[in-house]
Amino acid sequence: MTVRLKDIADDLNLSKMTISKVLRGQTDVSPATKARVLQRVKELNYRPNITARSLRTGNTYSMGLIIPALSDPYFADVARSLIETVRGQEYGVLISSAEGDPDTERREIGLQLSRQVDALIVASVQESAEFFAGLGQQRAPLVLIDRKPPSFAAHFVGVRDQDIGYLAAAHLAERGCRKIAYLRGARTAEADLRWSGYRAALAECCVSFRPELVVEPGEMQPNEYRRGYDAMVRLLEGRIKPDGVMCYADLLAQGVIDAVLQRGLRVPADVAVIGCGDLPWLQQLRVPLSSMNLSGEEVGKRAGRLALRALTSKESLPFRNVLVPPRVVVRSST
Amino acid sequence: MTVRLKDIADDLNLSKMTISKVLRGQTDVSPATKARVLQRVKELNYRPNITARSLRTGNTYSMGLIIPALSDPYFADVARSLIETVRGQEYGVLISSAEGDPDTERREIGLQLSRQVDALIVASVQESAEFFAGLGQQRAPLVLIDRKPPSFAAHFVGVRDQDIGYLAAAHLAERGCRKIAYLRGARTAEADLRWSGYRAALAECCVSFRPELVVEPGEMQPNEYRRGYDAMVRLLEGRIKPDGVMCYADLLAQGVIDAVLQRGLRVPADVAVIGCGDLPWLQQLRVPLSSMNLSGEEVGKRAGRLALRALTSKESLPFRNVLVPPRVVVRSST
DNA sequence: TTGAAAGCGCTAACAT
DNA sequence: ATGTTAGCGCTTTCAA
Repeated sequence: MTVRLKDIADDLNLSKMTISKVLRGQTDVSPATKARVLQRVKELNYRPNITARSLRTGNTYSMGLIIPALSDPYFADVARSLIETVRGQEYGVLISSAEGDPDTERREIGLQLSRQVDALIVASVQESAEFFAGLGQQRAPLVLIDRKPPSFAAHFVGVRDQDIGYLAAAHLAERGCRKIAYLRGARTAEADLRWSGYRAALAECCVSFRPELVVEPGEMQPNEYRRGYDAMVRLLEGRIKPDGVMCYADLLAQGVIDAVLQRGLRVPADVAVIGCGDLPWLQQLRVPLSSMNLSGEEVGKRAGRLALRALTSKESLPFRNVLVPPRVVVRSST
Repeated sequence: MTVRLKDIADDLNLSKMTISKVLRGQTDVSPATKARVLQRVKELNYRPNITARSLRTGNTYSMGLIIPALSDPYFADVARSLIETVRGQEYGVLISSAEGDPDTERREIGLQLSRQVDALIVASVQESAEFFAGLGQQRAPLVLIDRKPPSFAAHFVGVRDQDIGYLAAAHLAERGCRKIAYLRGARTAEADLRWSGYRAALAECCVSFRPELVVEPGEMQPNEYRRGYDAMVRLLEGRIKPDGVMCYADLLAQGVIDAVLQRGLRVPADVAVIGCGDLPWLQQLRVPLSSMNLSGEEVGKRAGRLALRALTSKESLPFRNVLVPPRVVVRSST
């Protein structure tokens, strides 16, 4: 049924070794036999059994990627770019999703290791670093992306959170905004970094910080659009009306835009709005939305390179900590 | 470094075989040794080398899923549900994306086969059936999903396209709409089926068909939101004003809604709007959008079951053709 | 109840 | 330039 090296060998009255050599591009084979072999390989549509090869060689030429959610476009970017990056070195990528659940994540990682992936790239949803401490000892090098337990030492590739807040605020300031509101996200370490970037940009651009223009994440509003809309309505009723708004997420920003337009004001002439996440499908609506792109592509590329390096360097590579800058994507809303 | 069966065996003064038996739940092992083994296995955090196992047993307990695009939320649904479905039988899923390119798809399928997946589930972007004719002869059973070359015989799971048009139109008619417009998609076989469903529903609900309420896909407007907006503006300027609009895609629908609201009309009171695709992020905007959900979850589940059956049935299963119904998701826009 | 031998398909190391 | 041997980690088969 399935064609094996031996079948081709028997077929051509050669040994398995010769076929194997040809397929791996060894030079100690006569051009004539080489041609014969290649032809027959093609005719029979032979596919090497990677499983068997890796049992022998010890590496599968595959990496495992574990992401928090399959439907998150950001990680789709990361995955695409990772795949493309390592393909050049003949590596394949096994994608698993933790679906937001730490236990699922652990199980998927276990499965990947059972399948002998040569390296692991993980955007983890674990709360604790314990689990990874165990992983650090595994055969496969580990590259964390997007998030990392603070005190844990490992390779890491992520986005420079502070720059998100900084660049967005600076962009608005550059556009002439002087009263820049900020719709905050949940109280996480990352969110705090963005926030401090916002503060830094204001200071640097000589825009005064006004606490009444900062909106904390409401507790009980699960609908982000609505939250953005309501927040903006309140801001526009306030004493100081913003002329620029930065939002922790694109959906918030859409709500903000609609609130502004509904009041008869213009975007960006009266109020400029910038979102974060650069979600597809949300960018080409009423007012095409400027947004902070979190450089998933770059993260995937750097993670791939890092994994490749860890794989090829004999010595264990000292832990690298790569922070890529986010990008301001300017559209009509600013 | 990596723990093997032999390590545990030596450790406990047993043979590899005994360890292997315990791990596979064979009964011919004394409870005492079994306990000892399990304990040591846990302590050493042993993970069986699936690669080696499958070399011996001939199956890897993995399926390959090839989708057209990683960032398509529909296929994310399919993947999630497929993974969950086959997990119960201890199968894992390798996900690859063709990124819309037939050549990439072929290469990814080749890689998956090289990695010895036991079954292939493919949402193909191939134009011709030729390629699959070759695949049909492979060891791994093939299940096509979402799309299938018409004349090609294979297992297939997809959505009943005609019902998309039918259910959407019927839903609008039920809501009292009598002038139901249709914004068509590209001229594909699937689109034609949806269209014929629309026609059938109109006939059945005694709503007269009006050609001037049908908008063909414009050639040169790549922005779907804009296309929906413009189309609706034109419809509202026409002789017959629609009181219901069904759209080939959710983004079109968002454009339609904004056009309606801008004219001072209400959604759904004056014009009801329904989209198609049920894209996340696009559902909770100004007017939460009713949409046709294409049952990716169900498709994934059925494809998984079909693959499992093909894998377990000794005889080759006669080709099944499974068409799942789409679902109307009613929100505020209708 | 336990274990020895053989072999899955491939390749590293070493003959010829 | 071609082939032989051995073995990767596991499981099937059969013997003790």
